[in-house]
Amino acid sequence: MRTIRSNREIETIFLRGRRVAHPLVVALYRPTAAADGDGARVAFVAGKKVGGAVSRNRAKRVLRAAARRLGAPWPGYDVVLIARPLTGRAPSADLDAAVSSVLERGGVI
RNA sequence: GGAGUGGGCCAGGCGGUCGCACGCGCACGUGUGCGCGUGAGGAAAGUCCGGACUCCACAGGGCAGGGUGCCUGCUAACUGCAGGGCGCGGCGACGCGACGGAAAGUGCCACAGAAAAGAAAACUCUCCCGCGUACGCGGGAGAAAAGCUGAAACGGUGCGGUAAGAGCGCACCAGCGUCACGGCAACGUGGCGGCUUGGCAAACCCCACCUGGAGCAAGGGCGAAUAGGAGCGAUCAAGGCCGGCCCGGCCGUCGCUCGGGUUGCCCGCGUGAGGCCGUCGGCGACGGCGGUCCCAGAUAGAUGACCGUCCACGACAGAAUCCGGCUUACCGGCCCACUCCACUC
Repeated sequence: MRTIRSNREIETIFLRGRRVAHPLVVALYRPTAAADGDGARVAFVAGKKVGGAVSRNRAKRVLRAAARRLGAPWPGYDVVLIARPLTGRAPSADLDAAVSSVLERGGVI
């Protein structure tokens, strides 16, 4: 799956994107530029609140696995998935439900 | 068998499905597909020391500032390690210690206590004189032992000595100085001497030794560049300005040279003070020699997710330039050596 590689682009999504929250995950999304046909990308973010380096790595991996199961990247959107403190310890079924819930509410899928 | 000391090692295993990063090979549509291989730690952590490396600065020396502080080694180097010495703790194996100087100077030593540092004063003790029946009172002289306090009281114990006492004298012990012997040394052992000096230097300080600064976001390259700038040279042939004209100057034109900043990409970037095995030297840290292996390299940052299964139910925790240490965190398991206690033969 294609990921967003530049810090500046992620900041843009933080500023301009729309936000949908859930206790296990927060999604930020933004429609891709019309000229860019295959622009759909994903990014995974875990802040200091999530924990140390090990916890942050695990949260991002778990999110990445859930996104892959749900068919990421989603056409037409750049999506940033933000981990929360409980993300790394949640059962994968709960996490799948959480991610698809925020994406459906945002209209991404 | 129990209790303990020191050292070393490990950090869930196995199977299946899907997936990530890098390298190699093969395809084609040149960034994708397939296959194979490799892929976090003992602390990767804290960033506390020491180096390598890079850039800047620099004649040499000194001061200031900072660091270190028993001795001898090891090392690229160290605030590290090894061995030794001394002190303290433990029955012991063993552990802990910034462990130079307090007669160079300054300063501090709470509370208590007469006194916390050129030692003087008080209670007190002894003797003499006077008063007084006696207890005692007044004056003079001598003494600092004993008692009280405290973490610490101007050496300790004993004998002699004395009016009572005191290193006043002597013996032993502690400490100081000095000599001899052993040891490379720290230091130890013994002799002699005069009898004596509180503690604190992670208080200022003194002495000895070490010491430029910043850090991989170091530093370098590519590049948007027919942009824009600086210097040198040529030309003034065409043109503009100063001028009536020439010389000259400025602009212009052409050629050459040069540095600067920023998102992006590349290098730096992993063959190294390297790991393992053997052997030799050394008590050891470590070193020499030989063999063998190539063992993460990302850049929003790669090791994961799910299922099954087994068991003692899995701690602390994620490389970011590299290496040597220190310190801190940690569920537990295994191995080796040693100590103490109990029991059996």
